[in-house]
Amino acid sequence: MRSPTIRDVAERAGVSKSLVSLVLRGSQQVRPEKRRAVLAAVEELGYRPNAAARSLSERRTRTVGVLLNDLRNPWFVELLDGLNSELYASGLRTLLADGRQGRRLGEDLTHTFTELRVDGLIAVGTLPDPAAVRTAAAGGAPPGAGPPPPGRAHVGRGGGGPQRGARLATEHLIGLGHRHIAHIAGQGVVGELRRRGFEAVMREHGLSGSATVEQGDLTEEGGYRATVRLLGAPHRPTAVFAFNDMAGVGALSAAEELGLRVPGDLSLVGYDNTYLARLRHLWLTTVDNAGHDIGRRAARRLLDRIADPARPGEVALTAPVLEVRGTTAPPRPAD
Amino acid sequence: MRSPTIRDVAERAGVSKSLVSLVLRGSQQVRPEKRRAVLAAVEELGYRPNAAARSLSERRTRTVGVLLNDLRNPWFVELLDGLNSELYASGLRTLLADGRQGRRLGEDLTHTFTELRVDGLIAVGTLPDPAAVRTAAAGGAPPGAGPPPPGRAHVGRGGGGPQRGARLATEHLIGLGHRHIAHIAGQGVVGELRRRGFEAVMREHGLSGSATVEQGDLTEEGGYRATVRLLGAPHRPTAVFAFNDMAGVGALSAAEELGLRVPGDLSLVGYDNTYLARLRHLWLTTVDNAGHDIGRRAARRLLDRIADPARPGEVALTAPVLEVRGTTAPPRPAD
DNA sequence: GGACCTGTTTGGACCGTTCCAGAACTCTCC
DNA sequence: GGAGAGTTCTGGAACGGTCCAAACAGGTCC
Repeated sequence: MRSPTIRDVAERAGVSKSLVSLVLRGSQQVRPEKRRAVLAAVEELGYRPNAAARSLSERRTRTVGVLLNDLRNPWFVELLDGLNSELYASGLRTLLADGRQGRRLGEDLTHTFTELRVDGLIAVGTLPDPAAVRTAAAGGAPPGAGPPPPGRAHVGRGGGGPQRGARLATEHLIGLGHRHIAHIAGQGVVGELRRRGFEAVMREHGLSGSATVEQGDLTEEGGYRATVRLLGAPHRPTAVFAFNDMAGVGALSAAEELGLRVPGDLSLVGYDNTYLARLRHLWLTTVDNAGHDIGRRAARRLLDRIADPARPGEVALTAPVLEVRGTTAPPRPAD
Repeated sequence: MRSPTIRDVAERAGVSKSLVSLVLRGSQQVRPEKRRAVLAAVEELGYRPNAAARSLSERRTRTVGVLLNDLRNPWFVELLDGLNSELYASGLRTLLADGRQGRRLGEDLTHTFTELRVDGLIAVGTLPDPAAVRTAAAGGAPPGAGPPPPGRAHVGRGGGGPQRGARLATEHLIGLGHRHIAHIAGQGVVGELRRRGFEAVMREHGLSGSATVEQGDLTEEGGYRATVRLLGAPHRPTAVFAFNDMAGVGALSAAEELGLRVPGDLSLVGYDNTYLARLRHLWLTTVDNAGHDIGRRAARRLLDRIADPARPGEVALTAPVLEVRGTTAPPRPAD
């Protein structure tokens, strides 16, 4: 049994399919009486427009693709939330793809997006293959094959002002009196920026010599391992600034396992102010870079570019804020 | 600049559009020489098929909609993972909608799905409006307007065997010697089942009198509040079985705040074995109901029904397993 | 040489919309 | 009563694919 089409509705209402189309798109110039007839027919038949047919004809899909790095990271979910609220308000739907997962499956998600002809593309976080994203943003054509079609935009995780946040965290620790501070670094561009922010502040305070950087990844496990290495070293730090909350929680566990009290023996700062950090039982001092807000801004920027493709891809920065909770304190005087 | 169509490719390769279509769909009866010509043209033009046009003509979208309750719940994400891996292997793409969010936005997500003509629908968790889902599953037509079109299937969170898991948890606590046990209940059908499982076991052990049920929700906050109420009551329980890990963590925080040691003064069991429970710093005893696995099964069942719509909507149960960690112990002898 | 295969290739209809040019009404005004 | 100006309404051409029946090209066989 086929589902009803616009023609079925037209027939039932005794009008032409064009009129039905007009009614459905809310045109003002149709007589109320006919409008009612059409709407009644729609109701009776349980008609629902076919999105594929519509976007084929309209040459746009009212859909934007969101390429996410890892749905397990609460910060991304929060950003997604902000993104959605703004996009939905403009009648766009959101198509989600988990890059991490796509990679595992060997799928090229950007291909999927170009086949779907999404009206826009939002890439959040550091992605495995930025070049592929740019290609997709250029309309799926190989680089140089033409100007990017309207409305595609590549939005980096940007806006967080990663360096700024890293500075805040580091200055907080130094302000508490810590001298020997370690940083658990993340991967990708953002990881790089945050690390540089950390190092810059340490240098400015003449503490380069006692700044340690340990490579982690973005997971709890990575943070745990990195911290075990840090605390096992001869001259152990009194404070750790982790790339994100997940890593921060890993660090917390490592410290606890080694018999160190937090924040008594070791201060700890995370990043992102995810609900993890807010769990009363963890109560992690962290940097809040307002995921929801960033999502909203990114969406707005994309909308602007869809409206006016010529618009430059500006980068709006939000100011991160330090959220001081229970995992930071002055170092032991004995230290 | 329009993106190239199949006709552009045909022209460039010097063949008809039908031949291009054949090549792209991997037909065997095309001379290798022509195939090469077509593929070369595809490459040169950077051609990508248009999903909308394809699904309009094929009358299917190779897309299944997933209606999720809350992306912030790690268990759902895990399930999604399993779902995706199985669906992708069958060439289906997944369209995600966060029901919680949709509700907030006033959007009826099932409408979106019917407009998109998804080939299947997976509803996970307890949803705000089950009736709407069923309507969508019936092809968007109002109930009774016709037989459901092929391939729509409503898959409940099912498969978890919620009662079974609740039994495991409760029996574990009783086995440790606890008598006065409380349950923090969740909403919806699953919450109901889990609560009943808990109550049944308590009754079987003649402990109905000392079984307390406190309503929570599925969040940390809800678990926290419920626990504060429980522990503030005159005859406080020595063990708490929470509806899920999030609530469990809330309970943990509440206990700590009231000066109770876990598991010394209070034992605690969660549900779902999410990464939260696995965080070394929380190390929550919990019931594992294998989200990834359930996702895979649900996907497989949906695939079966797409292949053979007549197939009955069987419910496959997976056996939950208790994961004993650090939050459960025998009660204080003094108790 | 024609009938009859088999393996390739093709034109045209169709999927369900939107869009557009123009037809068909309805008023107003002289 | 007809010209002119709005309003409403309509048919047909897109949109970019798939599908199918029929055309075509070579062989093979009598």
